[in-house]
This record gives sequence, structure tokens and C-alpha cells, in this order.
Amino acid sequence: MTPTHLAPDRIRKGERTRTRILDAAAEVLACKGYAAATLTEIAAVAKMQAGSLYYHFDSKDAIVEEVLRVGIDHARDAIRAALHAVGEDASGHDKLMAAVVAYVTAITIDSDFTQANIRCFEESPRATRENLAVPLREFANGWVRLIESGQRDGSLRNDVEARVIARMTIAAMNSVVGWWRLEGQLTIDGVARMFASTVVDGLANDT
Amino acid sequence: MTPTHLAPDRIRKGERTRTRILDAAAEVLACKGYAAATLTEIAAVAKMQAGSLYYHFDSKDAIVEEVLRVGIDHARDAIRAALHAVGEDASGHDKLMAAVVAYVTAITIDSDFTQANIRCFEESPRATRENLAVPLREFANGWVRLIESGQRDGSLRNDVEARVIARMTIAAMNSVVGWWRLEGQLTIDGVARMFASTVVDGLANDT
DNA sequence: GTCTATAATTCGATAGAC
DNA sequence: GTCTATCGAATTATAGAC
Repeated sequence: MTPTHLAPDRIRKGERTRTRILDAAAEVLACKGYAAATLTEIAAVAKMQAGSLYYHFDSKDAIVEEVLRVGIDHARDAIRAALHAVGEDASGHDKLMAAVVAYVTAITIDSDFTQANIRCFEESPRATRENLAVPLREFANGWVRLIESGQRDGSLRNDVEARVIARMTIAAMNSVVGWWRLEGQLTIDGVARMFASTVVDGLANDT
Repeated sequence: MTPTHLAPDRIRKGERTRTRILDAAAEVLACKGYAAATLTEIAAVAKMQAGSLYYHFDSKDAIVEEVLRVGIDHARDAIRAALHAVGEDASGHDKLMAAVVAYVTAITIDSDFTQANIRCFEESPRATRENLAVPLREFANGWVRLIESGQRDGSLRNDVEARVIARMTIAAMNSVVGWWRLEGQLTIDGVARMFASTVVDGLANDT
């Protein structure tokens, strides 16, 4: 349904406005949360009036859903790239390490989209959560498979359930956004490596 | 400022109603979040009309703040009791284990107050968060001290920052409420022990 | 495509009867 | 102490001019 009869720059103009709205929405959602993010403020950041948003989107929830969906996609892309870089033959241990560093880096340095997803998903309407259930489930399943592959090749212990470890690892990583700047004197790479090292190698002292 | 000139049963009546409102608010807040929790619904659960709430509280935020404060207190009490049970002379390793099991157990099977605190704190107004800053900071500091004591007595490794591990441990534990029922076939005690074992002993396979 | 103006709800909060 | 009734503010969404 691409309007090929229109001039190319006219197509780009419409797309650019749409992108500007999504960028603005991501920024406000990441900062204020779902309920406190008003269309008036989103429009202001996008340098528009609130009513104008409805030419590009059907509703507030349509905007929110697309922002969260992009956020999930960005995170998955970052992890995919890191796993590709570390190679297919790496151990599950090394793959998990690489994925943790990549994801923590992505959600702290990257766009507002991933942060909007982390902050707003639980608060968003039931319909929105249901529409995003598939990509979010695949995101979680990716971590489970990563841990299971390590359990199969013997680089990770197999007496704990991968599902449980995955859930808690995701929650711990997502929380980093909320405090790493406040704790002071912490680099994001340092936090990511400290975290990966603790989950993977544990907190106990072997000596 | 206790109204000692009133009959005892009259005092209890007022207190009971107040408690009923807080119980109702905790239930709705834990289930719906801050913004979606309306005074109409809280009042309905408490078997009242919305306007009647204002005889007992000054505002919605006053109700929310007290619910969250009670939630923090409940959690701290549960941890204190567990640490007392394990004894003053236990290693930092054993104390951390006991605290994790106690806290995860408390937030999953205890009252709605702790769950309301976990779910609504970030979403609540700035003034509410500031009013709760002290008890929440002490809650976090308790975990930091627990980990540091293990680092001092040699039962926990000391090449990672206790602040960082504490933050991530808290986030991971808080997340349990949101998924442990959905994952199926999991007992809360099993989750708590699996989690404590992973954080403390790590995911790596030593063999 | 964007604006202004406003309709339609919803919700927190208040007032006054009982 | 609780109820009913209602105010006032905020917000999503729509209508129509330009």
C-alpha cells in the first residue's frame, strides 16, 4: 500500500513526522511513565499541537504500543549483534556474558525506546500488553535458550531452572537504568561486567 | 494526642475503619498500580462511598503514602526476624541466604502492602517518593551492609561493589511477584532457594 | 497536514444533609 | 461518620477552518 504515485520527498516528509512523534513519545514515556505521559506534552516535544497527532495515529495507545514494540526490537537487535560477534562456537558461558553486557549497554546508552518499554509495559493497558505478548515472550525465550545452551555444554550448572534464572536476570538488568547514575563513580561497562561476573561466577568466595 | 476521653470501643471503631481503607487501598494498588487505582474502587472494596474516605484521609496521595510505608515496614520486619533466627554469629554468606529467602517469601505470600510498594513506588508522585526516601534508603542500606559483612568475614568475594550487587539483588527479588505463578510448577520456597543459591554460589560450573 | 476549539469522560476533592 | 450531589481540573478524542 505504499503510495508510489507520490513524489519521493513527500513520502519521506510524512514518515519523518511520524518518526518525530515516536521519538517524542519515547522520551516522555521513558521519563514520566504511561499514565503521566500526556498527549499535550508528547506533541509539545514533537513541536506540534495535541490534536495534530491524530492525523498520524488513531489513539494514544497506538502511539504507546509502537514505541514499546520498537524498544523491544532495539534490544533484541543489540543482543543478536553481540552474539554474532562472539561467534557460533562460543560456550554458553561466554554467550551469556556477551548478551548481558550488550543488553545492559543498550538500555542505558541507547534510545529512549528500550527505557520506555521497561518502564511502561506493566502500566500499559491490557490490550497493549496482549498485542506485545509475542515479541516479549520471544525476548524472554532467548535468554532461556542462552542459559540452556550453557547447561548443555557444561559451562553453566544445570541444577537450577533456566526459566527462573532468565526471569531474574532480566529484572536485574532492567533495574540498572534506574540507579546506575545515582550511585556515582560507576561506568556502565563496569556495571555490566560486574553483574555478568556475579550471575555467572557467583558471589561466594572459593578460597 | 490519643482521645482518651472517648469510650474505648469508639476509638477502636475509628481505627478499624481506617485499617479497612488501607487494606482496600493496598489490594487495589497492588493489582492496578497507582494511576489506575481510583478512589471509587478503593472505597467500593472498603464498602464505602468515595467521598467518605476524606473523613479519614486528606487525599489520595496520603492513603497511598501510608500503604507504601506499611509495605516497607512489613518487609523490613520479615528480614529482621529471619536474621534474628539465624543468629548474630552466622557468616555473611548464611545471613544473606536467610534474608533472601525471608524477603522473597514475604513479598509473595504476605499482605498486599509489600506488593503495592514494589509496584507503585516509581509511579507515585515526587512528593510521595521523597517522603519515603528515608525508610527506602535504609531498606537498601540493610542489603549493602549484609553483603559487606560477608565480604569482611571472607564468605563473599570482595572484588565487586556491594552497592551494585544489592541493587540488582533487590530488583531480581522484587520481580518474583510478577512471574512465579505464571511459570507453573514452582513453589515459592524453591524459587527463593534457587535464587539465593545462584546469586551466592553463581551459575558457573566448577567441575 | 496542522491548527483552534470543544465535546465527552473521568477523577480527585468539597459541601451539606442526615 | 457516611451519604449524595456536584464542582473543577485534566485528558483523550473529534470537528471543522485554513
